[in-house]
Amino acid sequence: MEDPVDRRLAAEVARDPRATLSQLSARVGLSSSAVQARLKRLENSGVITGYRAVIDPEAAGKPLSAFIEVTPLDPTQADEVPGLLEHLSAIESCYSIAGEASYMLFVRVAAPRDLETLIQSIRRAVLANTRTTVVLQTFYEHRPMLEAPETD
Amino acid sequence: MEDPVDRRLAAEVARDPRATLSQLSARVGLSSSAVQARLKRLENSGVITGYRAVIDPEAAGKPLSAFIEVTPLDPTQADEVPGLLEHLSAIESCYSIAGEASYMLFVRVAAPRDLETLIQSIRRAVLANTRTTVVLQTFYEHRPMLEAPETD
DNA sequence: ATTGAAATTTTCACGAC
DNA sequence: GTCGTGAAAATTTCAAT
Repeated sequence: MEDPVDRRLAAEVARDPRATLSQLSARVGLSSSAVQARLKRLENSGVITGYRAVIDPEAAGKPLSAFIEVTPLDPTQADEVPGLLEHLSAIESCYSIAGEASYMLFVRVAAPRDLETLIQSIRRAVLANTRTTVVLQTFYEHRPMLEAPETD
Repeated sequence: MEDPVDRRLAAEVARDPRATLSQLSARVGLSSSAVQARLKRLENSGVITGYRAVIDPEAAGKPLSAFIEVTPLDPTQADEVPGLLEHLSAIESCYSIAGEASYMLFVRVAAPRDLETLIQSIRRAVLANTRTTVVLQTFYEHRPMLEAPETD
C-alpha cells in the first residue's frame, strides 16, 4: 500500500467503516466509483482484513479482562498451541512472544470464577504453565493504526 | 443489554458493521425501522462504542508489535500515566494491571529502531521503568466478544 | 477515474399494537 | 414504548466513456 490515496482511504475507513461511499469520496477527493473500486482492492488484497463494531465489555457481560502468558511444558507441542486454544471464545487475541513465556493471550470473562475456569481449560488443552495478569482498568483500546488525516 | 434481540443485533453488528439495515433486519427478524431504532439505542447508550476497519499491520507499515509494561518511579505520578502517553500514536491500547508493573501497553511500530525510540519517549514522558515483550507472531486478534449466533 | 441512469437502501413521519 | 408501512431522499451499482 504505497499509494497515498490508498493510505488516506484506509485511514478513513479504519476510523469510520460505516461511512457511505459518498462521504468517503468527499473526504479523499475522488468519485464514489473510484472509492468503491479502491475499497474493493484494499479488501481483496488483504490490506483491510475485516470490520468490527467495538462493543462495551461491561454491556456485553465481560467486564473482566486479563493477559495470560502460556508456556507449554512440552516444547514439542509448542507450535500447536494457538490451534488448540482457538475454540475458547473468551480468548480475544493470541500472540507468540519473545521472553520467558511462549504465548500471550488477551482474554475477557464475566467474573473471576470464569477466569479460573478458563485457565483450567487452557492448562488442560495444552499442558502448560500459565501466568495471569488481571486488567484493573482500560484507559484506551483499539486506537487506529493509521495516522489521522489532517482536518482540512 | 438484557434484551436477547439486542444481544443478537449487537453480535451481528460486531461481526459485520457494514451490513445494511435490510440485511440486519433479515438476520434478526425485525423490520428495518426496528433495527434502525435499536441500533441507535445501542449507540447512544454506549453499548456500541465505535466502529473500526481492521487493517493488516504489515500493509500499514507497522509489522512489529510489542507489549510494554510501565512502572512509574514516582507513585505520585501513577494516575496520570495514561494521559501522559495518550499522544503517542504507536500505542494502541493502555491498561492498568495487577502485578509488578502498573500499566500494560500494546504498541505497533515499523521497525526495532522505532521501538527503541518509543520506549525512550515513554520513559521520558512518565519517568518510569519499562519491560518490553516483543511479539513474534500474531495468530489471531480482535475476535468478537459476543457469541456467534447460530446459523439457522 | 468519471459520468449518469437504474436499482437498492436509508430516512422519517405516521399509524397500529 | 415498540414495531411496521410507505413515500421521498440518498446512496450504491454498473455500463459506457
